[in-house]
Amino acid sequence: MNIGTAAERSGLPAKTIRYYEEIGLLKPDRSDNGYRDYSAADVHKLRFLQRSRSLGFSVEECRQLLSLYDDQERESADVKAIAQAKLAEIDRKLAELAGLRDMLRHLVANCHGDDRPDCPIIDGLSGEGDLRSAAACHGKG
Amino acid sequence: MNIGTAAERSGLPAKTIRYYEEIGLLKPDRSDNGYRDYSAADVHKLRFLQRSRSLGFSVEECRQLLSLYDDQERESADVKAIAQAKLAEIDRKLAELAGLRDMLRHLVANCHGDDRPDCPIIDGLSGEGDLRSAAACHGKG
DNA sequence: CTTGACCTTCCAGCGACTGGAAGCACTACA
DNA sequence: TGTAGTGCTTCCAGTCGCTGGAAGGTCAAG
Repeated sequence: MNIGTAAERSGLPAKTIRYYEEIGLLKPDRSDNGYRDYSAADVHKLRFLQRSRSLGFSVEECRQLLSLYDDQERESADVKAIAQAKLAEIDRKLAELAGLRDMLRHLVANCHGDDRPDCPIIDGLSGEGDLRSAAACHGKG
Repeated sequence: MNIGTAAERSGLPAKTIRYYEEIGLLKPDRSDNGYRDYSAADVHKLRFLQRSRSLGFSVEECRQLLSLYDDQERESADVKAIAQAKLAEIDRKLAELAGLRDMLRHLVANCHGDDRPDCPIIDGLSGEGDLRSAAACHGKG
């Protein structure tokens, strides 16, 4: 399929897809007319790239993760090591995101515009202290 | 406190902290000697910036989120609208991260290096199809 | 056979840092 | 009091990851 279709299906702009090719993340075939020709597997990779980039993984990290797919003949231990390191990082990110979510939920639920000027809600946003103590500033007692 | 201490406590490089000041995310006081002087609240903001940037939020999004803290006199409806929009995005990110984690867990648990060349593990990584069907390629069943 | 959408390459610019130079401020220690 | 060392300052340049735009080739429709 052409790059436009791949872009649509992956959620990435065509510009970005060409850039990913330029830096060696992906090598689509070329049609006789010189157009890039993406396979379903390419689109899978692109979708994966879109997801993991938007979640804060660097292009180099994405390259490593993609290598789990591409380098079928590498040592199983390597694959596991990479995947496990990423797992730990994902778990950390999950915890941080959950913290952010809880704080914002609390903010939505408890703030009515009557905030005092130094409400320590940011304590929660910054991941310090616990949610309930930050909550105290808005519960109006 | 000086920028070095703030850097240490926030997890951000001093360079980045100065850059955040330059683009107006933060305005620390200045000591008589011209050194930047960070308050505990500043460090909270920096920690928050460190977290949310690493989770894939843009600087502009972070600016909005910080405004929940800074613009105490803004309409409560505004605050809620911003927070709720971010909540939806965070929930989406949480779901995607959880998907990524589950796939990698499966990879760690089930791949022994005997993969066939087009194992569709990437289907799961790309967020398409469900985990169990991707799992089938490795379960050797 | 032209219009318009889509593709190509190339080059420039932007967002978000990051590194390094040149120089001032502070602490410590002879 | 001098001086070494560390940390701070500004400024400028470079990098990473895109992103926009120009100039031009390709293709399906009317």
